[in-house]
Amino acid sequence: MKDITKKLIELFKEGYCTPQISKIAKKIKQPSTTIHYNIKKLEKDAIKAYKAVFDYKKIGEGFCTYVLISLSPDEYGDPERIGHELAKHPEIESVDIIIGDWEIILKIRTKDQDEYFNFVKHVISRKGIAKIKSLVSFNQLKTEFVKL
Amino acid sequence: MKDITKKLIELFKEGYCTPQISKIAKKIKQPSTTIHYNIKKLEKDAIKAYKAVFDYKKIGEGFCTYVLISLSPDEYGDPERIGHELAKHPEIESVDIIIGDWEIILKIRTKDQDEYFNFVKHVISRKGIAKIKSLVSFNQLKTEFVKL
DNA sequence: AACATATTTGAACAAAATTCAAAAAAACAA
DNA sequence: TTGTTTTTTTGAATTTTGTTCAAATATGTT
Repeated sequence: MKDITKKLIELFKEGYCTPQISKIAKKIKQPSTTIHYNIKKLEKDAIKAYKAVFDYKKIGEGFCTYVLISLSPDEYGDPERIGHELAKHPEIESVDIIIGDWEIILKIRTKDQDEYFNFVKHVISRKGIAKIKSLVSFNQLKTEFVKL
Repeated sequence: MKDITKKLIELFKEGYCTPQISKIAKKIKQPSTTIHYNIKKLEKDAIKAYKAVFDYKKIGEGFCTYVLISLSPDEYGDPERIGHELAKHPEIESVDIIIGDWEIILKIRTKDQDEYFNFVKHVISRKGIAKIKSLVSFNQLKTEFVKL
């Protein structure tokens, strides 16, 4: 066995999908060439990627956590820099810069609590990050606009 | 003009996309029939949908907020019920049940602050929800595993 | 080892996407 | 308004891609 599954999941997480022009054409009762033209226009402008949404429990990423991050005073002025660093990790689904009690909010997916703890130890707990607060998801009802 | 764009965005938010078998086949250097077989297997099991990820500012959903929700004592025992109700709204990207100071965390996308305030007034502020806290995203560096 | 089940693969076929050119519509300017 | 340019729509032809099928290979089970 070649275990293609693992590679597929990796590819589908960020892309390797495409619109179903003919299905859309039937759905909204328009010629497929018209749909094609409009999709290409959208792609130039507003579409970042076509991707799959998973039942994350089934692919070994069932442990989902929101992490609130407070930066240390020396990094406080440039939260984007650390944010972009964090965004590189495949475990991190989203990175947002916020203002208030915390500077960054992350959404993280790992296999389980152990893997999460390990990830926090090695990736989140670093110079520049003063304090974090974890909000563990005990049930994911909707993600990426898709109901689970 | 037919303004097909609006309909396309709606459809792409939850589906109407499909894997690019031949692209994947070339990428991982395997026969397309093998890729096809493995994708179908994954779809039965772990894939919920194929969808587009947008540059949300470009489609009039640039205002992104995380909302922490605290339930009133009479609803405290069944956060899933309210969670599923909330999940129905297209403005809500994700719904998670958490434990601690808050019971539910939402990710919401609206056009601007006014539309967000209106949404909170009409949808979030209802019987069963005791208290909310909004964390407004001032910069979205990554969403749905896709860097922006 | 023998059997059952799951996976890989190529060849033929079916379906879908893309290109192209022309027509229609919309936006713009005088 | 009229004429001009740009954008959008569309059908026909072409190219590319997905799907089906049957056989071969590999894996798992008793």
